[in-house]
Amino acid sequence: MLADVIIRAVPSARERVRAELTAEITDAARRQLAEVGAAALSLRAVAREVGMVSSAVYRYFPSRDDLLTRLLVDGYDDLGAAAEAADVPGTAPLDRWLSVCRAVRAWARAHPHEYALLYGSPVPGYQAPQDTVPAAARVGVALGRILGDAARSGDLPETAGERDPGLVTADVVDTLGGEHPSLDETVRVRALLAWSSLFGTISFELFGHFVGSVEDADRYFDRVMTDLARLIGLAPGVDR
Amino acid sequence: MLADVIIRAVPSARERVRAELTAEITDAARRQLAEVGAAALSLRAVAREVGMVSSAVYRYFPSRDDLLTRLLVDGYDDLGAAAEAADVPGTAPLDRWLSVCRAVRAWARAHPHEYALLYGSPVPGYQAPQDTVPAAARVGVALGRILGDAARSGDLPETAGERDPGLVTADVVDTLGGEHPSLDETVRVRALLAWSSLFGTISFELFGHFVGSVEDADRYFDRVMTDLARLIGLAPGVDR
DNA sequence: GGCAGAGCGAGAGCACCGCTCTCGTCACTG
DNA sequence: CAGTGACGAGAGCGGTGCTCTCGCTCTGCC
Repeated sequence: MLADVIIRAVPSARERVRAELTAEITDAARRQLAEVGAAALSLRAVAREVGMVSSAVYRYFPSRDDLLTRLLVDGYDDLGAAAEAADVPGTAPLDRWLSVCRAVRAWARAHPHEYALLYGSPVPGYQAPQDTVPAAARVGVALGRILGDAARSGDLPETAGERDPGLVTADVVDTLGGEHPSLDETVRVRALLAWSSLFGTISFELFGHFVGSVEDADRYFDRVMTDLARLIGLAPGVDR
Repeated sequence: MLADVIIRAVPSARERVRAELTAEITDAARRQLAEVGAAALSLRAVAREVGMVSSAVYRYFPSRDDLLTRLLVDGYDDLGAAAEAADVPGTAPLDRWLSVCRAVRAWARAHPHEYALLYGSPVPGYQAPQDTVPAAARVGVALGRILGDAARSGDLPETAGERDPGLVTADVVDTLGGEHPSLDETVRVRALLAWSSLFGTISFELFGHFVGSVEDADRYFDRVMTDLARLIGLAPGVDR
């Protein structure tokens, strides 16, 4: 009993080397993911890179999909951290919004294969476990914080106060600033719209669907994100 | 010379059976794609299904990727046809818009694996050939036609007439109704935004990113698409 | 009508994949 | 000190995409 506690508190040498090797494997896998993409990620090649035989890797990851899951969670965390780092609380809502959006796009362009793993086609026959959810939500939470802060500081216009229970979840209501006169179902739906449009825009750019349509991707992105910010009231806006 | 013409006009028996076998292979491949997804699509399994040995299939498709390309083009065409069939020219712009958007979503939900092939992660190391472009553009063209018709029939509000050459391509200007007082760069960018948001919304729904956020997917989709229609002026709209 | 050649399917084979099982070794635990 | 459990290596299974060779058959031309 006491020994157990001690063992758990101070990792044994065995546990330490195991953690190191696990990290070495995930690093090699991440490198290979960045090079050849998720579909071509080969557990055998990862094993070769760390100087192991393929079967030895199975001591650390039960399957290739588990290795992919690890990369998935790491990717969500890395992207989420980048988004949070780009946010500067206290500045103008539109600036915060644009800064986070640009950071997400920059991360996606810097890690195209990882982005495709996170937001592209799901791995067939693979169900994302529950522990990926918090990491996956970080970008959305960061964007929601901007909206909530703007509402509390009075930077958002009043709403019609529309209620529509059963449209979005209570979690979304919380994430988007909770109950507030400036936040009703219309705003919440639009915030979700802006959130998915951010990734829709980036996906279209990365996956080549804008080829032949958009000439200046940088300026296009900024304009679209600004329009979305106006749509949810984060910036003084004209029009419809 | 004359013989050549005749041969080309009336397909020989050999050409006919070749066309039939090619169709049989693509049909089997489409079935397998719908079942197991693009990543797990096996050329050998397709061969087994049509009663061939794997090497024989290579007489018809040079590689697995070429088979996937065929399915890609077919998918774009099928989706494009569904979108066009849903459009009823002459009715109100918002109704046309919603009808096409709903048709795209319905097709995506009915063919999730094919949708993932079209709009999910691109196949690694695979570059879509040029002949996929026209098929891929059909949905965008259908949506653009609604906007152009609305502009010509005076259903769109006047614009500030903003010009911004180099932001979107001339093709997009043409597709979105050409030059018209009701169409300026602001509207065109928003139309592209709405287009990519349509697929961003569907992708998020299909790939599970809305789990835990959106409760009633049907109503959410309609509200978002209506907001997008208002954003580009297809419906009388309030707000910012 | 016969013949050369092209198209075709089958089969073997290569290199690779994910994954499983066994076996000898080595370090840590009780 | 003895025992046990984690570990890496290796062989092996069934699968994959793709290539090459071999006969057969059908076709178009002289």
